[in-house]
Amino acid sequence: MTDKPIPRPTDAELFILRVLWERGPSTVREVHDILSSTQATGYTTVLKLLQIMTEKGLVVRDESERAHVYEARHSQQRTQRQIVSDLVDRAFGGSPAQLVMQALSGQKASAQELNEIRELLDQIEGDKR
Amino acid sequence: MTDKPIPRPTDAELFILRVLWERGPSTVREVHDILSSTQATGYTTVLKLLQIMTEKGLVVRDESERAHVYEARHSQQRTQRQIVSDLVDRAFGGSPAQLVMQALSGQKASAQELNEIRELLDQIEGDKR
DNA sequence: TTGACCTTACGAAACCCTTCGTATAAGTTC
DNA sequence: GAACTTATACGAAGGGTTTCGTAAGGTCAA
Repeated sequence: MTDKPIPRPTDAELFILRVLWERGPSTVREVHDILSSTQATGYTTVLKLLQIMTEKGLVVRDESERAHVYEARHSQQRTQRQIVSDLVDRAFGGSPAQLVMQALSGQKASAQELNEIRELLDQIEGDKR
Repeated sequence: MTDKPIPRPTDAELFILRVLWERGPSTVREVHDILSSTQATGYTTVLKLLQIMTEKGLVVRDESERAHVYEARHSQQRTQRQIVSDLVDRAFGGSPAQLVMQALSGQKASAQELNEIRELLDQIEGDKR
């Protein structure tokens, strides 16, 4: 019933999610170690963010050990899809194709990636028929 | 010289930009009339937002008439491209193709749109060769 | 000219995001 | 057990976003 919609992650939250997706379940220290190699981030800042993300339902916390272990609640794919869907609505009038055009023009994508997109197009059109 | 980077528009700002892109240069009243048909938005709220957007450089203001006329500073295309580029960096590890995949899967795009994407792919690969 | 109606400008409230200092408790070592 | 390290919890500051109330002045018709 009370399934609150998961909120769009903020910039800092997305940073942390990316670490969790890559590493899997992690402690605050582990996340902080990785983050602080790129960003100047305080330990308690990461802690606080993870606490807030737990409240929001973005991550799940395992408290069975002294150092709590955090895990992304939703897969990278699902989260990305939600973010994209949100952007399509907010900035592209609901047309995903418009977004795709902007993403492909002006940015570099490898030949292999382009082929994957082509295959995806085939697949979608195949379903349509 | 002093070309400050244009900031990423916020949600409310994007709403207003979409009106300006569609209508062209408009007064506060005109923007508000359109916005208030969908959203419950106060007149002075729109005014204040447009003032802030002017400071940020998101819009340009023509004060020659009593009712100032606001215009989007950058084209819809350029702004969209910037937003997408930003998202690719923040959520897709710099791979536009990853974003494209998410945008195309799970969302509906018309056959015609898919064809346009195909043509764009051809064009990109043509350049590569 | 006065009043109704419009405009912009200003400021403040409410809320969220991000950051971090400090307190407190739990293990570790000698 | 005392000193040290390491963990979580809490609260608050600083900044940005969004909202709107109110003030102040222009325009126009009766």
